[in-house]
Amino acid sequence: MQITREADYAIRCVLHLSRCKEGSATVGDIAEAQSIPRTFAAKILQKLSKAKIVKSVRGIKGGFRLARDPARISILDVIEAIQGPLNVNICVLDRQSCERQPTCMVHPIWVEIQILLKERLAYYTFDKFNDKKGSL
Amino acid sequence: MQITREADYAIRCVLHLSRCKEGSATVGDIAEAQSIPRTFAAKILQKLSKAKIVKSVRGIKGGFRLARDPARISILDVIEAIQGPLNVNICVLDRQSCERQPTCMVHPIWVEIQILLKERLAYYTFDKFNDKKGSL
DNA sequence: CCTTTTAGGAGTAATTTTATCCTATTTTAA
DNA sequence: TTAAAATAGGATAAAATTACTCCTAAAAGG
Ligand code: SF4
Ligand code: SF4
Repeated sequence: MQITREADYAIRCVLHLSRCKEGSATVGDIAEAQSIPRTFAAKILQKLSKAKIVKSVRGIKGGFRLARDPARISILDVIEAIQGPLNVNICVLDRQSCERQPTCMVHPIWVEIQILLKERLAYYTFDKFNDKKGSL
Repeated sequence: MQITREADYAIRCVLHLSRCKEGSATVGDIAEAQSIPRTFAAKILQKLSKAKIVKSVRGIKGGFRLARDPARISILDVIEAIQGPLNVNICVLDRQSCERQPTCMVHPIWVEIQILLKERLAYYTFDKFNDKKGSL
């Protein structure tokens, strides 16, 4: 029931890119500014790139930038890009994973909680961090 | 971001005890009826016993029964008895676990989500499963 | 072509999850 | 009193996941 370090790091990466002046940054910049192990940050940015959340530019003067407007990237998007689809219990996404699901009285509760959680995580988009005075 | 099998099993155990006619059952009964590995169920019931959610009776004719009214046992109680306090991100319960917390703009979101989640899980108490026609 | 930078796959150590096993200890019924 | 039935608790272990690192290739600019 806890978010992974990898997903937390990914959120930091996107937050960094959404707030940096130039609009783009290298792995090294991001990793250092956000206290993420460099090689791990590189892997995370690759995943975000595959999920079309960031875009990469190779070669000298390259780096990463957001693939779309911060207002159209949510915390949920980033988490699911890293961890795969959110699933608060095995039976929510794949009903066949539990033989007891058809008669289980707890199952609907997990479905409800998952919807609640996803709604809330989707509400927080990265434009909501821009006009505050906090640091990176 | 997923509940463990152990916690899911624990919920099944409490649900079983809250619904069984005699008011008490042995590890064997519970394990078989709820499709839980027998020795694992025993361990889980020990944890629930330590958390004062169930009470044990030793010796022949022994077994487990709920330690209090089902209306006073929530899904959250059971989960926390098994997994320890709910913590959606490392920084929520222990702020010092992340050096970035004092200036982090994401931190408050996790705090909010944790409250939301705990409220919902605490809402579902085991009396709410009793008047439905579903199986165990 | 040389440097800087990302791409991608393989590999690995640590931790957590998901259990099992064995040896008490308690209780009761024969 | 003794055997059977039940929980208590500690040790152990396989499997999966997490949290990374390493290495080589490929692209881009000067
Ligand atoms: S027992 Fe119910 S809640 Fe648990 S995994 Fe199966 S269907 Fe889901
Ligand atoms: S970076 Fe922010 S959200 Fe992530 S662990 Fe640290 S304080 Fe919490």
